Amino acid sequence: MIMSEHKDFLRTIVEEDLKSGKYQEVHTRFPPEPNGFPHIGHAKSIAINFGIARDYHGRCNLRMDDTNPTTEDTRYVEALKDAVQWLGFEWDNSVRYTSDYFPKLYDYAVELIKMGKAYVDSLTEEEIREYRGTVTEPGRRSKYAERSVEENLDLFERMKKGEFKDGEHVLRAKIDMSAANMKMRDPLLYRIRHAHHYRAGDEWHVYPMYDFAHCLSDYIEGITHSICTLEFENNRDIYDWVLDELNLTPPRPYQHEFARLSINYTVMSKRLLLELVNKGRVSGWDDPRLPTIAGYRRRGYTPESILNFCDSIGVAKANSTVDVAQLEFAIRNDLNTKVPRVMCVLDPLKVTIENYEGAEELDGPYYPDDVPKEGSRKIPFSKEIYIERDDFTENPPKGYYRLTPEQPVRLRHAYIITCKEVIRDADGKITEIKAEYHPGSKSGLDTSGIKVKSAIQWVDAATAKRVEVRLYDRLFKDEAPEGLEDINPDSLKVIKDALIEPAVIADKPDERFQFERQGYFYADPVDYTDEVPVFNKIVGLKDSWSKKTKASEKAPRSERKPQVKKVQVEGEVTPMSESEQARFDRYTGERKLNSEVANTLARDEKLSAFYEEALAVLESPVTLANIVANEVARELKEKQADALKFTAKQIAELVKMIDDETISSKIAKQVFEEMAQTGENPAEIVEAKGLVQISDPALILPIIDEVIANNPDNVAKFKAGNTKLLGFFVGQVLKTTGGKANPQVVNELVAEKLK
RNA sequence: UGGGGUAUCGCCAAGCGGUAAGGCCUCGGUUUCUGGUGCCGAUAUUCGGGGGUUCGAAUCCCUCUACCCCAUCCA
Repeated sequence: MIMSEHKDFLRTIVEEDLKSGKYQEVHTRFPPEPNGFPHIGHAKSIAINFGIARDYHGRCNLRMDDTNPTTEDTRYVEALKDAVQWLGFEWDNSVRYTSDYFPKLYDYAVELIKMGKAYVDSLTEEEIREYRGTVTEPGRRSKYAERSVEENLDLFERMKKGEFKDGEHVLRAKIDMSAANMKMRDPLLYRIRHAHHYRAGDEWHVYPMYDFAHCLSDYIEGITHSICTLEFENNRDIYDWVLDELNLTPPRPYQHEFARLSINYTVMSKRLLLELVNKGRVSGWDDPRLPTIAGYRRRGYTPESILNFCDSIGVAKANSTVDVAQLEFAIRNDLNTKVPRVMCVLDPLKVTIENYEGAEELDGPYYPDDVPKEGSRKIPFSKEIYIERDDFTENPPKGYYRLTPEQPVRLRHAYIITCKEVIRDADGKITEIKAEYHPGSKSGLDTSGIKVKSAIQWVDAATAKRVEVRLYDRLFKDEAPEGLEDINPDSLKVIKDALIEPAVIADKPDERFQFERQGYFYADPVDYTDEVPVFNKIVGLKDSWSKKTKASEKAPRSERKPQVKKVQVEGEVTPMSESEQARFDRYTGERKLNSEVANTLARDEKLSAFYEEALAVLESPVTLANIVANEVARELKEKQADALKFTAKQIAELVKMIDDETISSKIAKQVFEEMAQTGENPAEIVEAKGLVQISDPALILPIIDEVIANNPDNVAKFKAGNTKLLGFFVGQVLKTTGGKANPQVVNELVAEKLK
């Protein structure tokens, strides 16, 4: 079980709900609409939903949210099922379909109508839009909302029977046409659709909307945690409304939202993906450049790598874009310990070894020493071989480790060679290298004493196999692509005549390989044949050499970061009303409050009333103001004044204890929390919990000594100049005294001790 | 513009009043018959800005700013 030390906020919620007994068992669901191919964003959702179920010994359903007959299709449900299975998860029971619940959903709708909470509206689509109002203006209710229950029942039934045309009527919830949340302005529950449903056939003429179907489907399946993406935050109110109004037998599910995944240099939107496929800019839904599950799969990504990636990016509520480098790390990291290393030459340059005659077979282990796997193959070797064109140059840049006229190089698993002559064609292009090998330098038996800077891959000319290699680059040239115009024209490069060592083709030791010094490759599951083997590049190896050379080609990137201090535009502050201004003046004047606290109090009717009430009891304007403006304000943000558990008088009592130093301000916060919860008197709380502060140095000193003795490292750090560690020591002392030590005294004493 | 969200390193992301976790990227060094891997090390005096409360603030309060979502008979 991958249970990282810090769990995400969803797992925190689940744990609390399990602990509190809200649910006996966690039950999640992955509920895609089968209207497109799943992409890596779905993988994140799958990893979250199935992962939580797995981690907390619960269950997870796979449900096709198929309420829109015009967009959905069986081929997508197959792709969805496939994706979940490929990622290694098993759904609870069989696949669920919202369409299976259509009868139940219909009954729930009837119930709502009978309760007078839903009505058939006969406005046109345009009218409905118009009546909805705007974000700043309230909407207005349709006159059809006045229809009787009987009429609504009759109409809805006839809608179901197919008596009306598309768009003639809709069923709406009767909520609030002036709700600030636009989604709550009498949301549509059902619409008429004379369409063939890929699964329900032609039986239905009304189809439920997402907002009605989803919450109830969750409820029907016994889902506990309904996890969806951020854009549904506004829909949560309807989710709760429907389930609450229907008086369902508890327990019921609750919705929680997380940020959807985005990755740079690619797109995740269904619309763009579809456009890419339909316009033939990619070869299909499984094009290896696509961020679809099918695409990654065909490219050669492993399910483990995708899952590890999902795990590494975390779950939060901030919209963010993950660097594709993080995904690439996940696949490299996975494949590094799994796949055999072989040699393949993508851009062959012929090398003739003039002093070598005959042929031999060399042993080559498939895995390097740091990979704990066994296996090896025979590598044929003879006079004529091919090396990578990049691995030879006559004008080596500084730091070049490969073959040059002056610099010998090792042929991996074979011999060291030295360049003797460079052959060119009429255009000056190098066509061949004449070389000599060092007989005593055979791999593993090297007695030559020659030091080389690197070992390069090669293939034997006589036995190498010709293969097709497809190199993929990012599909978009723009980091945050907006459309097809941002496409990278060079995202696919096909090499028809790469050469590979024969064992790869003949023995097929695996389907994924590391082509040494180049990257990870995957035998294409579709186009690979024995006649024309095809390999997809999954990802390149990290390449610090090309990075170095490219960096030096570019301008000497001198500029550190500009480190401009962020300038923030100050917005306009709403001016105070006359009465607020009067209060403000009074507070800063006779009460001697600082302007910030005075401002907070003066601008808030509830706060200032509370403050003045407390002030009538205790003449301690400043401390009182601080508590009210900071602590009480927090409580009053959510609640009405009369919903508070504590009174102004009690706050005054609390402040009195602070003023006479019975308790520290730290303890006062603790006491306040307690008061807000229980409404108990502060004195009683202090009494009951023994919170009176300890200011006597004789009592504090021994504790300080103990803390100092227990943290020699930090004492050293502090003495070395890390003064913020003072807070650490104070914190430790406070912790051992249960917060009761007088922090000011502790501060002084600790500072003294550590001097 | 009303409502709902979100801001912590180049990119993700912990953190819930007491020493700013971790991963990716980057940069050094080291090992290496892969310029891979591994190993070792560096990289936020500061948490969107400004104030306030506190002995002590990324965490509490006030305020400003930026970005995302909502006015489909889509989900």
